[in-house]
Amino acid sequence: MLLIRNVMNQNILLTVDAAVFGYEHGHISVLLVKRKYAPFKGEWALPGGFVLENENLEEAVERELLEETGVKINYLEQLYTYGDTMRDPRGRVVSVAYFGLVKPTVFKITAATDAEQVAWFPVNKLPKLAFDHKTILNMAVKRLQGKITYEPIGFELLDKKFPFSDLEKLYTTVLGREIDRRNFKKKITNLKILDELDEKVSNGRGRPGSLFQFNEQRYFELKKEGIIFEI
Amino acid sequence: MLLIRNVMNQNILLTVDAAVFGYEHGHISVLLVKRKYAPFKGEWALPGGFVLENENLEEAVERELLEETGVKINYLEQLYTYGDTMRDPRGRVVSVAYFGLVKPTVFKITAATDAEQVAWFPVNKLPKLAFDHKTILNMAVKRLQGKITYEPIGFELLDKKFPFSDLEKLYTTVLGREIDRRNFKKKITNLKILDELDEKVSNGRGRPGSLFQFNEQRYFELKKEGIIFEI
DNA sequence: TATTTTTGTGTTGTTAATACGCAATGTTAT
DNA sequence: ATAACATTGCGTATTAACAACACAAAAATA
Repeated sequence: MLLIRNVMNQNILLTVDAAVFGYEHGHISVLLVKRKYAPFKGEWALPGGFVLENENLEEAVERELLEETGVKINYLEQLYTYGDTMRDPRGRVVSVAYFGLVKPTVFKITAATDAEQVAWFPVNKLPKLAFDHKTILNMAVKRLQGKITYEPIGFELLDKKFPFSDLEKLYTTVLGREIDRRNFKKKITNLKILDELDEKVSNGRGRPGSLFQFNEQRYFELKKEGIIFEI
Repeated sequence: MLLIRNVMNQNILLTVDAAVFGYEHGHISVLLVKRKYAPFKGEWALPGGFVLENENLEEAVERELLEETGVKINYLEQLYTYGDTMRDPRGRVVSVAYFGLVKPTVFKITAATDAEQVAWFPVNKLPKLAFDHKTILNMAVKRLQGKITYEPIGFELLDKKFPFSDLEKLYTTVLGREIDRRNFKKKITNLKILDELDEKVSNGRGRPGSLFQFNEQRYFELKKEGIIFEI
């Protein structure tokens, strides 16, 4: 490494940032941390930090998330790399942004601890964000809205077992528009990726509904056969 | 910058790589350069190189492309960032990969010059590639196949004026399957994004066909109205 | 016991996708 | 010249997907 550093004296630093979403009661929230040091001290920012020399990018994201927020992520994918020369006042810092989803259990635990430094913000009630994190977050929201229509990532935001109405409510929330409950159910059931359980659950008033469970195995089989998930 | 370097001594170098595609006569080709120095000296690789401290990532890609291959790119978008610790034998090098398209005019010029160091290879007749560039290229091909079905990027691979059969042939080539000529034409004409010109052109034998031209302005208007391009 | 709320299962009309047929217009072979 | 061939251009019938809507079933609540 010193070999290449001798030839190539490149003063660029590399970070990772994570836009992690959670869902509860008709609200999509994003995980933010309050910055302890300058620049943007005291402002809210996406969790993240410098990449270590001996770790892969995903490992860096998972480590920073755990260190800064205590969150163990269950879904993570690369979003985009932000490398504009002026995006960090300290100098040239390039950031590889990731897109993550957590289940309600993780969401609740995080919401209960560290309220001072770590918090979930509904995406429509965001504070001012440090750096270009608002830009990153905008792209992450679009990724969520886009991807949820052609890949079954919505289940990553729900408990393992969930009533069908929860899934429907999630989709209306993310997509920001009403969807016909009956046609939606037809689409999902035709895909045969949900197992209906014997358990029923009551949502306060109204008829109790069955609990469902996403069958990932079945999804992969159907994908191989060319059957595509689409909402 | 020295301030942050003093605190953060991060030995990671940043490069850009470009997977640039061209099209002619039913073949999708990718632009490769022969490496002059170790590692992988003499092997073929994607054009690219180290990012300079005072340039944005896109600027770095465009500069490297021009320097190494003489190609001025007309379509460029970010593909993915590759950051595995072992991807470069020299040490930790993270690469932001880009995806590019050039028109036949550019394609022909490049094919004529620098044949020793720079060449176009059909994607189904690739040589052994340096680093993890085969992985990058695989993703780039998938991006091309995916994106051509829901955004009108195919026109970036054709001349400004083209017979309809060229567009059809391009799609069969990229997607790797036959498409019904009549239904395909119906879809495209319904979108109203092509202007039919008075000029006709003969392809050797057979009935001469009209030349068409992509109307980008019209496409943006239709996009605003919610009409989506889909093949 | 009636009302309200939520779940579950249909049906119907409309639109888009698919699978073809065939004429029109040129070149090439005889 | 004329028949054979290749390619373009336009059309229709069938099929599958989508969207809009009605109503019954099962619970809580008044």
